[in-house]
Amino acid sequence: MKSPIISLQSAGVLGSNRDAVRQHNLSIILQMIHFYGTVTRSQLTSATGLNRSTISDLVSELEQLGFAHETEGAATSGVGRPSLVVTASTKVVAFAVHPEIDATTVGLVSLSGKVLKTVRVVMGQNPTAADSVKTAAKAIAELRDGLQSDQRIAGIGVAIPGQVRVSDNVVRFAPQLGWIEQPFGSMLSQATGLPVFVDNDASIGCMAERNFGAARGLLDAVYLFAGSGGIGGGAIVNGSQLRGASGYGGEFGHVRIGGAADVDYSGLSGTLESLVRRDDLLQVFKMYSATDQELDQEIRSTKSKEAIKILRKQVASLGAGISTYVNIFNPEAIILAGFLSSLFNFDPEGLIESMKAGTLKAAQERVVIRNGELGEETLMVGSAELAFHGLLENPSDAQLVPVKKAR
Amino acid sequence: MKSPIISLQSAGVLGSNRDAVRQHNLSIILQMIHFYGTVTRSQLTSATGLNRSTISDLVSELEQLGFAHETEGAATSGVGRPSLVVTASTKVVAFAVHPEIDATTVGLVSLSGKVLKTVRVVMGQNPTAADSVKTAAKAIAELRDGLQSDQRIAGIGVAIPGQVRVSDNVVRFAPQLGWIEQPFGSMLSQATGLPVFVDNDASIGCMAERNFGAARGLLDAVYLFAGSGGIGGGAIVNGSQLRGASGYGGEFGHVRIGGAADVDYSGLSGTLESLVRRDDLLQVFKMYSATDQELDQEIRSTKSKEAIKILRKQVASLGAGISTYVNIFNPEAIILAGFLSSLFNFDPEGLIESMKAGTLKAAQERVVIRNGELGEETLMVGSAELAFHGLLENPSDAQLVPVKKAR
DNA sequence: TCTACTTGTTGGCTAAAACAACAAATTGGT
DNA sequence: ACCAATTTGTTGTTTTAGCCAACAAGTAGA
Repeated sequence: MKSPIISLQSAGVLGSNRDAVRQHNLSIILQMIHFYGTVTRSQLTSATGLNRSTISDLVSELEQLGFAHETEGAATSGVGRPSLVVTASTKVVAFAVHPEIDATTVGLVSLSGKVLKTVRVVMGQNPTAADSVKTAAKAIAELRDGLQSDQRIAGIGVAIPGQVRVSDNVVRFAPQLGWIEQPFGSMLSQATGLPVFVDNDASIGCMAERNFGAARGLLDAVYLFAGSGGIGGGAIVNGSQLRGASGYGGEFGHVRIGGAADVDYSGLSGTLESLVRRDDLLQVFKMYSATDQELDQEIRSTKSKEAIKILRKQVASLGAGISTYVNIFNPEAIILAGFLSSLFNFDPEGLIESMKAGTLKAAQERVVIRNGELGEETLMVGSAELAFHGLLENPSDAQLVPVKKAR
Repeated sequence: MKSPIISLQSAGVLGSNRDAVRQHNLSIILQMIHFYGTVTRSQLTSATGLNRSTISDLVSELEQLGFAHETEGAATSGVGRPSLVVTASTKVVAFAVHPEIDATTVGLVSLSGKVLKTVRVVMGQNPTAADSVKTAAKAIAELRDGLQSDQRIAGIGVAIPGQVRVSDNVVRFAPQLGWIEQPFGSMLSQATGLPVFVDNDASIGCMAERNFGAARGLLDAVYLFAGSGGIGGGAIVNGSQLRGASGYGGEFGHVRIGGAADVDYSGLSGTLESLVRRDDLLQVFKMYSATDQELDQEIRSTKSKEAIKILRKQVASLGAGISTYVNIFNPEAIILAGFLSSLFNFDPEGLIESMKAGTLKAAQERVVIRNGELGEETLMVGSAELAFHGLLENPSDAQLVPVKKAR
């Protein structure tokens, strides 16, 4: 049931006039090119239902706009004249920024969703928002210098471990970084002259897995992500990302699932984040800090009874949390990322059992628990999606910035 | 971020051809007429952004299809030629069915969303699905006899207190009724010769409040409903109803919010449904059964310390449950219905406080707790919406059934 | 080499929305 | 009572995005 909201005050956007049709068709085709990187023209015709000649016209418009190329590809599959292959232009890129407690990562991503470069700048402890903006802007400037002069930039996407007001790109509260009410978006936009789009890291991860990863094409999915800063999540409902009225939706780490003993990063008790703690695992393994890979290795190989006990407890808690989200969303899949994947790998049956114990029979029938597929590239790919979004929605009016500033 | 799911297998539905535009425009206009009952043509032009002449054309097509009337209404507001008033046709109706433990309610609803008639047939305890179908079919036949011969029927919407597989209208599990795996939809369709659409009662309530009640026009809202059969809910995410992969989404009553002492109707512990129990209130008031109005009266006027203690406890639990949904959905409003409204009225500040204690600061800023507006009509209006849905989506191809069967 | 099949291209066609000009109906001022 | 200003409905024409049909181009298989 996807009825659009009908409001008598909505000034002229509900009706489809002819321009809107053209825009929609261009958008759909560019999105297919974007999500799949490479599509044949015959695939475009059958998927959209539009006429061959219309597709021809639309693709050549996208080519003229500089978003796609057509080549006589080798995608020969069966009899008949081979279809032309359409690929995303390499001339359109976006930057991705991910501030963390000890480093800021900056990436360069192409319109085909490929991560071209990644720069990780290690910083002193507890960087302020200004520090992070400065570091990111410098890295972006360097990457920008390395671009060809005919390339164009869609913008910068930023993944923040914390709550973000999406409407004006303000970081409301990022407990791990210690940031409160930081207008990160406008700061970085000022420093770079590029449009900036900020969002919560877990929401971005969810979007990345939906567009390019383990949740690709799903209409209903839940994503749970755990980094060093706690647990976040995202959900796809009816094919669209859960955002909420102000963009704070999907705070799955802060939902109460159990007793009230432990307290999470935000001062709430009995939450998923307080029961499934990365730090507790590091402690039992006597590690001070570790990458997800190192931690995963330890989890896979441990024989320590104490560690196993803690792991089992965390698996049970994670299962209880998942059951909550299964009851609420009735998703097709639960996607796990960060060290939650390691917990799943450690005891998949245990996790599934614990999930099933808390879910209604009907809802648990179809659901699948799965690990994310994008790994370290998740946030780079997802952040870039924020920057590409406007372009994908309305290709003919897209505002791209040239590599070299006009003098 | 509402990107449509792009799939290479999706056989020809993504592209907008000219027919689709026409269909979309007709649909939008009919929806506005439906949701508001009465709209002026100038409102239609400004809201859709379409040209005056286009609106004129579209409205006259809807008139020819028998879904709307145009009258020289008295909606004179300011200078200029007064605009024509468009109203929903009274010739198009739908039936609504609501089976309960002790009665089955059948309603007749017009395309303007007005409940024209309601029949409540009291039944013996524990009716089977077949009993309920028989009762409903008889009541529908009688109502059908009372219709004018030029009226047309969109179908029957059914609200079930339990989990429903929407794809084939099967009741999976309705604990209160004791129904398991009942193909209610096909049974009722067979008995009446009308198309039948079955869904969960709380989802239907949510839709009703969104389309005609306290959540009208909201893009993000959560609905919580408590009847004699437990607690259910629904959510509007990004303007579309949360349904889930199979239609079991929104089982908010079965989400764990607290300790593990109590057990709900579905055997899960510590859930909202197990902590906020209508039966507990009836017991403390020494009532065996009561309507929501009678219970509300008792709650408003009680001086019993024991009752107040239980009420406060339930308010606190409800607040905790609400906080879970605020963290997850970041809604603009929480809509309460059934005896949850009474709890809210009993101690609004307490409920808000308890909600705030469990929510992240950012998410709790804009949220409002509000009572549903539709009262007893909620399920009648909402069920009829199910039947009207196809008609609203595609007015020109709508399949309506005449009142008198063809011979 | 021929047939079957699929895809690309081209020029003309169509239908639905936009446009423009005018008529109709109201308010308010003189 | 009349006229200007304003808004809306109506009508005939124009525009344009997608469709259609015919043909050319290219592949696989016999």
